[in-house]
Amino acid sequence: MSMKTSDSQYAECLYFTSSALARKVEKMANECWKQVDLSPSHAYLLMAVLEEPGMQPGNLAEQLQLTPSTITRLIEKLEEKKLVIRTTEGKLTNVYPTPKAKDLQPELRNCVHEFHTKYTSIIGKEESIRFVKTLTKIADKLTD
Amino acid sequence: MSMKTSDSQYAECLYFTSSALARKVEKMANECWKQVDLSPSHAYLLMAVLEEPGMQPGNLAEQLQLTPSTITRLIEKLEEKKLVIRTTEGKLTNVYPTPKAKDLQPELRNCVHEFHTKYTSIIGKEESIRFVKTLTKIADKLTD
DNA sequence: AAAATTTATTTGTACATACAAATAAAAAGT
DNA sequence: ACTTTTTATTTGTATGTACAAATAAATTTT
Repeated sequence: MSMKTSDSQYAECLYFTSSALARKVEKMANECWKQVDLSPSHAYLLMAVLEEPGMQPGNLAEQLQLTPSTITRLIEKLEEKKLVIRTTEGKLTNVYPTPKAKDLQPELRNCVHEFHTKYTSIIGKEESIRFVKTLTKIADKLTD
Repeated sequence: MSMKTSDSQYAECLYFTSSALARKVEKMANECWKQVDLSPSHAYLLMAVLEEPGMQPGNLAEQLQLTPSTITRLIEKLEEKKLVIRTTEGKLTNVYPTPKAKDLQPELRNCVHEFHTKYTSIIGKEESIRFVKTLTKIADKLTD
């Protein structure tokens, strides 16, 4: 049913291959984080806030490599779910995890682990490490 | 200003790195195809139809590794721009390029070339080839 | 001190993508 | 021949993301 990326006429184009891979990985990640009813992005934002309570949107944008506006949107949703609260003073905003978020932390860690195990078992232990390193290196080169 | 992927706390996670890369590549591709006022996806779909007039949505979905519903949406937009026409008979649909699309073909090829040149100059000739091959290989492994 | 610039965040809007359900036609089974 | 199942496509709806503009506060310049 589902076609291999290598069978496509566009298998040698970076746009095509990187987005095809990202979609596959995202789909896999979605399944893992479904059990906590969060998208991977929301989950990673939440984990960042749990590790550094009070973190500001700007820093979150850098950490997660997303635009500030996207961060605002992600926070809004987490706020609706009562997982974070925002306090604004002056032009700065701080984002804090709620007790509910803290309760969720073990489960979040479990999702990370599950996801990691899943792709490692498919790609291979050594190769996944190498691959992720390569991805990071190339992404860095593309940083303007 | 813009942070490197390797500086993120999540630089060792496949979800994070693959989506960060895809976003950067997509941004770069967007710039290239702006001159023909198309997103990369629309452009690739159009090129596929130009190379094989009458191609059906199902095959396009496979080639481009997108879902059928996404293909329908992309076609709708290209139809609005008078770049393709759809003819439906029975349960099958054929997508054909218009003369306007054919006129655009050289420019499209130019975009592909420009994009390719751009990322090759950043990543390096040999390394981009190797990298795209790796991406394809891993994407294939992730195919369910 | 007042004005101009820079910085941090949010809002309005648009877009690519997907899932689930709806159509509708073709193929297979009886 | 009629019913069931499968296949192809589209529609309704939702989501993550980004850009450009709007706020608004802090900093710098004059």
